[in-house]
Amino acid sequence: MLSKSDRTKQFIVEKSAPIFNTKGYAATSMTDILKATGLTKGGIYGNFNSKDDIAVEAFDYSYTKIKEALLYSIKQEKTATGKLISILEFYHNFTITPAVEGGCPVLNTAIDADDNIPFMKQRAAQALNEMLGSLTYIIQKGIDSAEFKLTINAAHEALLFYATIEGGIMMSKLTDKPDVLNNILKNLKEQIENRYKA
Amino acid sequence: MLSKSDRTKQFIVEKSAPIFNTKGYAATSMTDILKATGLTKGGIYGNFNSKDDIAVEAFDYSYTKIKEALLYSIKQEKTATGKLISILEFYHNFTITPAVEGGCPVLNTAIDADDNIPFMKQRAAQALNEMLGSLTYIIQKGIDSAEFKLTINAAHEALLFYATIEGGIMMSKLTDKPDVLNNILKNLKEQIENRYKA
DNA sequence: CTTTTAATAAACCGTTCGGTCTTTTTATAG
DNA sequence: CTATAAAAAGACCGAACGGTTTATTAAAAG
Repeated sequence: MLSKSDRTKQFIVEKSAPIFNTKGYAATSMTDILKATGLTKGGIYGNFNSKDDIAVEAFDYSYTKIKEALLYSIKQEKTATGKLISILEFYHNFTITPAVEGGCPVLNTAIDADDNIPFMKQRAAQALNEMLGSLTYIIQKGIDSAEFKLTINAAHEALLFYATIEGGIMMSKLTDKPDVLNNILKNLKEQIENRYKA
Repeated sequence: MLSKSDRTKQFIVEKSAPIFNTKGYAATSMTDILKATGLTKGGIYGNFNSKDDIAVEAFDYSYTKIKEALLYSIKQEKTATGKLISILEFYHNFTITPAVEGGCPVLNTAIDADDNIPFMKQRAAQALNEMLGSLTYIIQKGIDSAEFKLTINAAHEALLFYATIEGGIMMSKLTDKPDVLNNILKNLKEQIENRYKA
């Protein structure tokens, strides 16, 4: 069984993760976290050394949540095409009902931490590499099994695929138009058919 | 001739724009701006009412700078293909030598202001619409002149095009790999040849 | 050159920031 | 049930925050 402090730590992370993911590191104050948790300074700093530590664990929490939801979707499908389409479906209406409040933590943290907060940037970069690795793996499997053309480059297509989705999320949120992302996803699906398939 | 205060205003905007674009709104302090300009509180608040006002004008400045550089590149070319490729070339190595310090202000402000700073979000959204409008216009011209297929949708392709570039910038900066973006740009160029061209 | 007005310097304001420390409360082990 | 240790409360800290105000300086008009 988890100790009291382990449960409190988990609780703090769960409550603060959406705040960090929505407002960003600098704009999230300890007071925000106190309000969200109902705890006081003692309760927070008894379990974490600093705001930085909470931010890091909050990112890991948000990212893991997205990752696991994605992996679940992917595992339902057997073919590379099916897996890629399940990813596109995962992001359908993502700006309305994101898997994590505030949207994609990789995108958010990338921009937020990029030039200022190295320890956060490093986490986000690691997460991105993981995502790209998985995507590349799926596409390469598709190539190896003759489902996709031999001429496509798995790693390059993974980059393109993920960049397009993340750019779409940004644009869709900014314009408050869910269909901006949905259109992009639809177009990506067509590209799987037209450019990937053998 | 510009008055002293007009010149000072311009000077403050020029010096603070890179800071806002790099660190974001919340992480940029008035002290940062004092240091960058060499001015004191009086010099700043004699010309601006608030940090917010500076942030708005700083965004406009950064965005206009990018826009004008892009428009210049585009105008050198006559064909739709040429114009699109000139955009891709504009973003080549963008993470190393961005037209504006800190990278794309639309992307940065979108993520930074999205959930928190409505007056900044509105500016970024307006800028994005302008960009998408120009892109759509170029592609539509390509369709109308039979340079591109009749079957492609100009607005949809503009969304896809810009989303991919912006996503690529984010990923490239995050991984510190300029080639991540360059690979994506190369792939987009191939798509102009293979998917757009009649 | 003088006067008037505009612009900047710099001290100052209340508030909020992240973080600490002591006290009190609550689990947990015996 | 009691002793002990862990956890949380809340007063407190100096520093930094955005912003104001008054005094001084510099520019512009006469």
